[in-house]
Amino acid sequence: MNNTLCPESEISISAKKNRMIMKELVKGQESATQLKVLLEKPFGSEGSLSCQELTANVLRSFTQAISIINSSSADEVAHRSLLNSGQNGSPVAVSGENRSQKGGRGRYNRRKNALTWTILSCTTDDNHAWRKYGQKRILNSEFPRSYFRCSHKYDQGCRAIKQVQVDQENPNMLQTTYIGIHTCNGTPMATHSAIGSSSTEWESSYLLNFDHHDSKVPNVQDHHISSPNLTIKQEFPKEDTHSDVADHKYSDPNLWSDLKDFQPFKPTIMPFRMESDNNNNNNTNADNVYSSCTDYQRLNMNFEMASVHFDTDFHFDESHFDESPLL
DNA sequence: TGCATTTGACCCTT
DNA sequence: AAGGGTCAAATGCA
Repeated sequence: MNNTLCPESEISISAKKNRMIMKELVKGQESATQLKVLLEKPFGSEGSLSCQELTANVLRSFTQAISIINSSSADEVAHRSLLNSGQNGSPVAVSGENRSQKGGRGRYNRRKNALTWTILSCTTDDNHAWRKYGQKRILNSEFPRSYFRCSHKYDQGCRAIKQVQVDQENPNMLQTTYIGIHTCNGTPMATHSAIGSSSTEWESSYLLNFDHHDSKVPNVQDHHISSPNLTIKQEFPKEDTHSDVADHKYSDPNLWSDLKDFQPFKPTIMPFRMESDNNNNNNTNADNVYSSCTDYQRLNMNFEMASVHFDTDFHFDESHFDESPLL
């Protein structure tokens, strides 16, 4: 056998991460339960956390779990890359490595195996500093797509990027696709202080899709996995409350015009489904039941479903990743 | 003056 | 070949 890359340590790492994910999901479920109780009995619950705090906890748990999943998948991709490179002792050519050296301009550096996930949000804000490096008009799309890289690309070598585009179906919303995970300091989890202080921004985004394996940007309709996503302001620190619109100086005046008057909305939580369920079309009954629930029941269901999935189907084992075509 | 954004060119992927 | 992603010079702003 060729698999000599310390399988035992890999298993223990995966198991550890699995436990971390479970822990986060359970925490989130507990917070959602408390939230439900709080909303059913708004009086006489002195001493318990506020709705906002509980909701923030729920969102934080989702975000933490997603973050752990990301890092696990990244580890796996890196591991597989190592395995692939070991065939004859020489590294596998990196995309673009042996291609034109002509100045390097426009060189396509996008990582094919980079983790991607998309959120729909009212704001572009998150807890990272981004720098815009491009904007393109996209075919059949009314709105241009903006390209951002992590501000710490050069000082810390962080390779995270994101693409922001106004949602075609709902111009009040922004579709943000994150590609790659931050390796710089100052992750959202590292600075929780903003969570309690800003109660509207995190309310306004939720995860549309999460992709372990390739960098395809999912369609808006593909709500296979949905959950709230934490967003914290830091991106363009401005004092003006309209900074989201005015201070970004996007060249297309239509891009942000509708965002000036956006109303915070209560996120609709969609069922959490793992990718393995994508082809399952027998969800009609479950979906009907689900759609009749309150948002808070849905939230709880999400955590329960996520917990079950992680407990039974998703152990970060080899087989899960072997199903994916990795280069 | 230094940093961020804009924008057209270049190059990669499909 | 078309569309999309990235680069870097030009430009704007504090």
